[in-house]
Amino acid sequence: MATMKQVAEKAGVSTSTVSHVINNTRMVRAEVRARVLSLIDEMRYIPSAVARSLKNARTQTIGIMIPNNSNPYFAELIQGAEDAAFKLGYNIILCNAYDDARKQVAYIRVLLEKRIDGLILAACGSDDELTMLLRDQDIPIVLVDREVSGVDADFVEADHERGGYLATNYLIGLGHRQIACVSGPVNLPPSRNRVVGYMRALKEAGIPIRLDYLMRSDFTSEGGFVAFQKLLALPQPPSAIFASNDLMAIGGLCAASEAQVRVPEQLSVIGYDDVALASFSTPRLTTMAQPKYEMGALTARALVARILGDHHAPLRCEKLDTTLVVRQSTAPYLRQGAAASVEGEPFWAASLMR
Amino acid sequence: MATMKQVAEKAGVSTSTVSHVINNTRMVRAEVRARVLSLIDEMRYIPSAVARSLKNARTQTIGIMIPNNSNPYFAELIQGAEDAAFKLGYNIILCNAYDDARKQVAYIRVLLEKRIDGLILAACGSDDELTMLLRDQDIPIVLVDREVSGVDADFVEADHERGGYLATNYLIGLGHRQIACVSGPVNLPPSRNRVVGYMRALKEAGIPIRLDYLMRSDFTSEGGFVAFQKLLALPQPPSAIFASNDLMAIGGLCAASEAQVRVPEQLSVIGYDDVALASFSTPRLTTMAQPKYEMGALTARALVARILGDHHAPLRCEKLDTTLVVRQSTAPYLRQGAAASVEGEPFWAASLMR
DNA sequence: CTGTTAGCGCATTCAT
DNA sequence: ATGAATGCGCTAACAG
Repeated sequence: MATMKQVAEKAGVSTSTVSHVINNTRMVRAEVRARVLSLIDEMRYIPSAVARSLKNARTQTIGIMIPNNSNPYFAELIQGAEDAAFKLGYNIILCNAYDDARKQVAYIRVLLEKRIDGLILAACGSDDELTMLLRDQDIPIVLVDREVSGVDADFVEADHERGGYLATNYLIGLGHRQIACVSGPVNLPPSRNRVVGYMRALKEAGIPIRLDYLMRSDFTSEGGFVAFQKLLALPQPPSAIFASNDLMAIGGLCAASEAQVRVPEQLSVIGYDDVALASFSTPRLTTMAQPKYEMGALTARALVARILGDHHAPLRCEKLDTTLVVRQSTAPYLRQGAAASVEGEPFWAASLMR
Repeated sequence: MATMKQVAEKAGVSTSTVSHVINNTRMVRAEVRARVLSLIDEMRYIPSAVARSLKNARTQTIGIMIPNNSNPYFAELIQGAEDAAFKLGYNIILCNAYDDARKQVAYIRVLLEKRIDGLILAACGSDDELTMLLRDQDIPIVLVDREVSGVDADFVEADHERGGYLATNYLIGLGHRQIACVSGPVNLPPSRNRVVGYMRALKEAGIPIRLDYLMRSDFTSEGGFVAFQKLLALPQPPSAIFASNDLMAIGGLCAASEAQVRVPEQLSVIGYDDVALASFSTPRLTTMAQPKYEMGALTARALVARILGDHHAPLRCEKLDTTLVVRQSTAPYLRQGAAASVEGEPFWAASLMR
């Protein structure tokens, strides 16, 4: 691999001159410039960002640490971040913690070694080790989606409480009163806040909160499937379910279908996230849309701003709104809910009976 | 940020010694070693991979260039690669071409500047620029899923032709004879090969190939939705459809449902990929499973092997097999297919009629 | 307009 | 068992 020195020698100039033609950082006689350029091309010279970084103390690289990219939610977030970062001249090193806090710390250490210019962190759990590690390095950090106690950093999040509230309220407005909630992991604030919003909506509507309508799950389709099964097997099953993410909602749709419960006729289902496939589930999923791509882009831009600017400017906290997307998995409350269904009985029979 | 030199000074030893305790690369008196270690901890010293890379000419970093990570297929592939690479001591820099060949070249250049030790490439289109760029740098490359003409590199792929053949054959075995195919982009070999397999199966079974049963689409749910709509609106609609990826199949399921065509009773649908959500579509999708995670892991391992070993060893080409996963979207051919359906007529009525 | 020089932070060879 | 010295490839004063 050719080096700048070799190019310089062959061109009969100093490395300094070569450097300057590459970076356009001072005047070079047109003739010389052309010669150098053509030599660079001919010799297939590619500057070493490694050497440059050592000199500049900047790598033009951003680390992005996420809990698990198998969740399409994060995939979209990453896309937004990656896109925005690239436009600003930064590359992304992607790290996937696979929901393992220990792996997360190990990864962040590696990122620090690689001297990333900044870190985008969607943390999976926060142990002391993480807090310590982050606090001691004065590298710019932007937290997304998940706050980390003890880490001072900008924070970009969606308003989960409001999202949960809005979703539930929509169901209430449809006439439902037996509304269940399938939550994600209880230790995740975003997950918890959605449930808080759900409860607030219920309370405001004067609907008592039933504990048997509150299912804990795990943000996976499989988990949603199981949770819906349990809910539908209740002596008095709900007429509507707020699934706190789309993956669980889609798993739930599957459970409903297999239990011969028709959505939305017998059961209304609302999801959360508005993942790409939500538009094509059967039926198409009504859901709360988070601006995932925008969140990613906003996060990256905020990080770059901090990298370029004051590392110690006052912290910012962006709270983005979540909007209702009505599709086909929700309908007005008309009958007794799933309890009215008889196994194998075709839906329209039930609808004739009303 | 502390440097090795500072640690050395504070410890009253040379940088050489500090370096050796960090890397365990020669004997150091236990006492000194302990002192250095505790100082490293105390000073929050983190070695600079940048400086180390400049010295070693190795970055322990692998670039991975994919067409578009919004396709869950690639998300899983990346996961496998990322996992395997990390275990071998390598990090991944992820680059997303967003299906833009120009962006792809720009990215690869940046990766080359960053002196990645190797490249995993799932190419989106191959122009001359790409070929040139890659050919001139003697950096190890492993191609996944998509071959690039003119680039000599190991190649990991699934057997798409066989997958298409097996999928179609399964449908034929079920008694179907009116089998349509929704293809992906025709310029992509993997996409094309699945169709080739489809045709071979048809031919072997003595079923004539109908051009109106061959829909071109684009590997997106939206595209699948539209393609299925057209197919179902045909004067003589198919009784089974082979969608050449799951995203399109799921979009198609949605189209069928909205056209009141019941799957699998009136229409059998088989997908391709076995994406995570395929298990939870309504009905659960029968599909050809590609070993995505394993492919990613295999690719990463092959690349590392080449980085560590002979850059010019004979090229290897791994062709992984694709297996049928039978779920609920396919059923034996019994009636006339979708043509027999009358709008709004419940399915069981038709089944009584046979 | 151009060249010389001095590091950036580390690994490593050669001494001791 | 340890240190001194060198250079990886580049940028940026500084000096013409």
